[in-house]
Amino acid sequence: MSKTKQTTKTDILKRTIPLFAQYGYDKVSMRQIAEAVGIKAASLYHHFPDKQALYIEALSLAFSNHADFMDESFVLQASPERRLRQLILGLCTLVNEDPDFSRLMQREIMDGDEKRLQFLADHVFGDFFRDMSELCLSMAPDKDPHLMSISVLGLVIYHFQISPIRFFLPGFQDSHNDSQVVAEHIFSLLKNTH
Amino acid sequence: MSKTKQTTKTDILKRTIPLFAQYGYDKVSMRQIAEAVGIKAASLYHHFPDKQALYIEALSLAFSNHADFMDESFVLQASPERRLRQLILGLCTLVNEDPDFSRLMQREIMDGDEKRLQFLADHVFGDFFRDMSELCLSMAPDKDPHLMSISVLGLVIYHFQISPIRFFLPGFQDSHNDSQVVAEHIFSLLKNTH
DNA sequence: GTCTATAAAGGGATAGAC
DNA sequence: GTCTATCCCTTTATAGAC
Repeated sequence: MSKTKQTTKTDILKRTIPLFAQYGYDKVSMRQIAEAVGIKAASLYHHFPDKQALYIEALSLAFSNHADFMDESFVLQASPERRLRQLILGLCTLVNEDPDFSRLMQREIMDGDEKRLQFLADHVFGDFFRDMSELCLSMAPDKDPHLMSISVLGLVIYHFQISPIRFFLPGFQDSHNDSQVVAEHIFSLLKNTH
Repeated sequence: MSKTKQTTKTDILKRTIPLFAQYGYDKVSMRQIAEAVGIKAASLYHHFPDKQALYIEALSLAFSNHADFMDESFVLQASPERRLRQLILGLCTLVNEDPDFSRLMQREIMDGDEKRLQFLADHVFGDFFRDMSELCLSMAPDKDPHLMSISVLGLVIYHFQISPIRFFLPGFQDSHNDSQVVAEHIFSLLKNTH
């Protein structure tokens, strides 16, 4: 059994996801990726035809990691109110504890081309968003479920998205970074909606 | 009176803002900026010491364009509810009609260093955010005004931020891109908060 | 599967003429 | 204030040995 380092595609992708998430596609060089993996840049081309392909696969892996959460957020049988509460907490936790995922998503929405966005909408978020819209409809039948779903996402995602500057804004407290505190705030803001 | 083209710093900055906003700092080259302005790249260095400085000044100009809105959003004397309604509509209109400003802001929050973020928080948004927090406090005295302000911003900004993918999500309608429709939705969502 | 070496292109920036 | 010409560096990507 040889001890030669046999890097797999997945090894590379796992090391690469945080780099793309933190710095963005352009600021990450093939050399930098290679260094993080522990090989030379040229060797990357044995696994991927080019940088774009590497990026796309990293993206797919980062997103597939969370398919479970999205599928399972709606299985539990409970009142709409309890389900919404649970969903918000789950979202807060996800977004708060996996910044890589959130940042990749944000970068894609900003800079992704139409084809990739359509793919994301159809195959990554489609079902999740549909379930969410149904939940919103049962919570607030007089409101546009699409707009409501966006609002819920916005309340959660934007809060953590602007964490870097939130710290400097008047009234900041440490507890504002806590998933549970934020989730409770957002839920209390939505539950009175009629 | 000579007809020689005498490009001013401001001319350059105005042409540059949309480029940085759309593509981001790295994807915009000095040659590309020069072409947009109508001069050669070397000439840019007569006006700015380097690319960073050009970017910072473009940023400042893009943000100063909206200082007025932020200062004036709270002058009118009316009930808190009417003031909130007006603020939300103003924000929606601003974010919807000047995508450059929103995108630059978003990019800064993602990739800006601590020093620049502190500057933004102190000198661009500080007073605005403080006024907003007071308004939130008078609307919902039992809620954390900092969290409430972030929530209002998130409801507005996130909605337009994800416009590129919103189009592909179930339930999308053209009216969801209309400032007034969105503002009304957000206000109706907040006005019942106790 | 990984390496060294290198090609080819594009980037930021400077020098000096006009 | 703008130009041409050029330097120097980094980047992506390929070729071919091991």
